[in-house]
Amino acid sequence: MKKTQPETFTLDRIATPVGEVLLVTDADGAVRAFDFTDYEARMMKLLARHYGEARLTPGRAPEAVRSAIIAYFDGDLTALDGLAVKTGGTEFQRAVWAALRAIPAGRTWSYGQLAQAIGKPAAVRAVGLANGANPIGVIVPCHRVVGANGTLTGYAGGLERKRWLLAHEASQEGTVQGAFALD
Amino acid sequence: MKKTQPETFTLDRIATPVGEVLLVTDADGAVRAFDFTDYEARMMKLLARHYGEARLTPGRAPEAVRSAIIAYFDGDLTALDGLAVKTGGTEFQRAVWAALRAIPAGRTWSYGQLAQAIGKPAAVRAVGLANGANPIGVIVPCHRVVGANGTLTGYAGGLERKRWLLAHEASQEGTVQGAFALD
DNA sequence: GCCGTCATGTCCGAAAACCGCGAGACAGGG
DNA sequence: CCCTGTCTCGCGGTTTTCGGACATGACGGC
Repeated sequence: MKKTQPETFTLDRIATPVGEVLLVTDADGAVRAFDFTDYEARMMKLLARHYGEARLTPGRAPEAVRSAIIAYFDGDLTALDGLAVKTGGTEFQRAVWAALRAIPAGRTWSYGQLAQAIGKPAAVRAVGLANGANPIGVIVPCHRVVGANGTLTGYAGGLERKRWLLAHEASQEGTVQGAFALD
Repeated sequence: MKKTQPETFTLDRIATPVGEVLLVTDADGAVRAFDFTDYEARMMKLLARHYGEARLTPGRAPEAVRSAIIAYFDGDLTALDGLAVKTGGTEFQRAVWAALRAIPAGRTWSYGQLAQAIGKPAAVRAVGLANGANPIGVIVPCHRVVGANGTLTGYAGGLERKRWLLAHEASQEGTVQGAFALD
């Protein structure tokens, strides 16, 4: 009956050490969005851009997803690796976001390295932008990208959280590599 | 499975005295587009604009729609009045197109009259534009709008057809009113 | 070393161009 | 004087174009 039915997602909320997060999953259990509650507006905007008027119904995400997230914040840094994600966005953006998931916890890449990894070594700033437009924070680990000189540069959820996440991931791993090169 | 499925329409073709026409209907039998075959490109562009990548599958439109169109060209001028149509477009455009259907066969309005009818007497040229962007020719009778001085001014399907349609409609009615004020 | 410069993809807002008009000003011709 | 044809200009949505801002980094010049 409806034209291009708006496709409904589930909106869940989970408490973490760095604040409550919003978790959007689809009917297949794939994660569509993940962001901190205080940036809800931004998340909604991204959802609207990618899915146009998508409906969100408050509810509980699949247990597997919930527990993976909780486990991650609890110290199991690889818990998120298996989660299925699905995104809109341009081809370029999706390439960037896919590459992000290849960065292991405890390691950081520079924007330049990431640009090179997707075969566009000159598109460094564009990578930064795509990073900022990432609708699935933490799970797609855009926080693992830092400036070539080690500066944290920026984070959509606030630099404070970026710092916390990197510290959290570094504390468990033996190899830290540069994440704390700054004084 | 698919995200915001592209919504498929049926594309039919019907022969008329002024050339073959393309007829696009949706699952509910509502007309989504109607144009002459030689302006297929234009129609596709409008469909793409309004429905974004909508799929067209060749097939037969509902019998009621087909027979109404055939009846109209056969002389039953009110045959199209009952057909359901559905359009995209902006609010302004839809207002114009809705107003058009109120013009009875055999009568013509000026662009100014139409502008006044939708409550924007100054938006005369804009009405002309909206008229030209009408995705459902003939059924939404944009050909019944002429210049204030009786000139035919323009028609997306070619002035020749506009002339033919008006003559066709006038030949059955008693009141002609200006459609042939030109020599 | 510090600073300006440039490449790169995407979104967003502003500005301009586009017209299926019509009213008014004028110039000619009867 | 009246009528008519041509020209100019203002009108208002929609689409297109353009320019800027950015979660950077490599380079050349001082």
